[in-house]
Amino acid sequence: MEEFITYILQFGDLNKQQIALILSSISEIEIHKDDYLVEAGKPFNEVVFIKEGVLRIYYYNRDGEEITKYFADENHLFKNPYANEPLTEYIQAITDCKLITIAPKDWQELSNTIISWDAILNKIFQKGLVEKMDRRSSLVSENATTRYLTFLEKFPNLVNRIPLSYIASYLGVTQQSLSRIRKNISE
Amino acid sequence: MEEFITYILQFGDLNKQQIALILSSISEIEIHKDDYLVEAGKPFNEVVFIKEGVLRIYYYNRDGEEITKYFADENHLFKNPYANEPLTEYIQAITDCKLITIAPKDWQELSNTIISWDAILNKIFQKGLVEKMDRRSSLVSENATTRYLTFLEKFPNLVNRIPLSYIASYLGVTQQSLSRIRKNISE
DNA sequence: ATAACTTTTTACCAAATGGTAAATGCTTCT
DNA sequence: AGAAGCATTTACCATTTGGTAAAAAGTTAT
Repeated sequence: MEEFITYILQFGDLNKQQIALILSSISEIEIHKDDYLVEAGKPFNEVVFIKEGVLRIYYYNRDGEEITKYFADENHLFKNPYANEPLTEYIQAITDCKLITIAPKDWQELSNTIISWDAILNKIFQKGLVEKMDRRSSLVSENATTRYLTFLEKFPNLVNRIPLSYIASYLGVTQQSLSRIRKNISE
Repeated sequence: MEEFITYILQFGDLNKQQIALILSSISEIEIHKDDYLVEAGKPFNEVVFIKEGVLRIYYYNRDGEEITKYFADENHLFKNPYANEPLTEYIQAITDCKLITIAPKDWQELSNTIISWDAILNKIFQKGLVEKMDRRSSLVSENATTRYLTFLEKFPNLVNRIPLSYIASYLGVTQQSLSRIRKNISE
């Protein structure tokens, strides 16, 4: 069965008819490493599920530095948090990705047809947000070494798949500091 | 009109009958500076609206340090992000507070009776989460001085109402550093 | 294989932040 | 007013992190 359905079923029940409707409403796209799923300033109203690959969400701060806000890997569902407003961040594939997308009008139809749709999906989005919040939050109060170790725990299969500069930008340290930290740890 | 209703009406429409039902479902409580609304390990299934005052949400990290995760002031609605699980954080009043609470069974009734209730309230919770995430997130990539200045912008009327130690713990710096920063800024 | 290019590491020094401890300032209670 | 208790500031030094630049390692194209 489609991974997306398996994922949703973790959060609520659906009957066969409902599942069929969902499957007929989704489309699958592939994007390549370094391509953008969306760029800041553009509308983004699809809902996206990551079947395979890793995306990063980043923005530029006042000094023009890239700030990686979070990584999203397999089995994550996300959408524009400010619905109907243009995105303020860049969403980039950092590995080749297979994504499932649901267009706004299909989403609307699912919402109208499947009684529990909104309840289930809201649960998923809220859980995702709380998790992102907690991960990001814990970075504030830790030193750089601890942050890197935590990153390795939370994203165990990312460190060898993506450039270190992205990790440094996620952790809020310079690439040089991260390199030094990696050296210290390996000793 | 009750502040709570005014707040909700920003996010969706309600008729007089619905408003009356809501008003009959809420209760108001007062808690004093330094008292706890909830402590870690206890259940917390009420939904709470802050009518007056400031709460802080904090936890202890591995080293036993208090980490203030965020401040919640007037006109904020919040609930346990992990519904039905015991809270992992402490919620403390840092000024005298007037709070509105809705008990789980009343919430359920509102949800069953008012068609748009879940949609409106989910919108509010998601917006709140995204905002907290963004605030917390921006702390990671900034130096301590910038973080403090941002704090002053985001919470303009907090700095004189609460102990600096809480602010330091929110910003992820020691109290001594914060004191030094405040001195530099004032010069 | 070589050259060109990008990523990562290293080095050096400056700046920022932390840790310990003491001094000062501010409240509260009697 | 004075004492006790807490909050905040200051000082000193150690440690961590940043900034600039160069070297080394890894990748890609020809």
